[in-house]
Amino acid sequence: MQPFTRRVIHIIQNIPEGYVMTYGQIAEAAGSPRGARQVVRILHSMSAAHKLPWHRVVNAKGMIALMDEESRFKQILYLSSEGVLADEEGRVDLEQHRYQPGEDFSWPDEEEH
DNA sequence: GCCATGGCTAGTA
DNA sequence: GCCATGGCTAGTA
Repeated sequence: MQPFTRRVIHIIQNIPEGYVMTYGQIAEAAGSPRGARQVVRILHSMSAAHKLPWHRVVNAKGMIALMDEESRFKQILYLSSEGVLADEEGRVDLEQHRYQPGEDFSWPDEEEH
């Protein structure tokens, strides 16, 4: 696994309950400000294997980005169970729920697989 | 080639 | 609604 991929996974795993991050935010935090689509790709292909809280990731407008009805419903359900409510459009309040990793944020050790 | 983006513009109301 | 974006993988040479 490449360093960028490893960092993205680590960041997503550390989004606390009740918060969300955007694709672009995660890409930037992982060191690649224009890598939002990679974050998409990683979420799409690695969420299950790494047990990622994929539902805590939304697009830059705060919208649920999934098109599939079932996944969409599931994401809204998971979020609401954590206190993050989506409106009819599928938008959450970023002002209130956006997570910013603090300065105490630590990267995993390299030896960690 | 994939992909669950993002940011900007054209064009409508 | 258009289109530039990019790290990675699959698949070919």
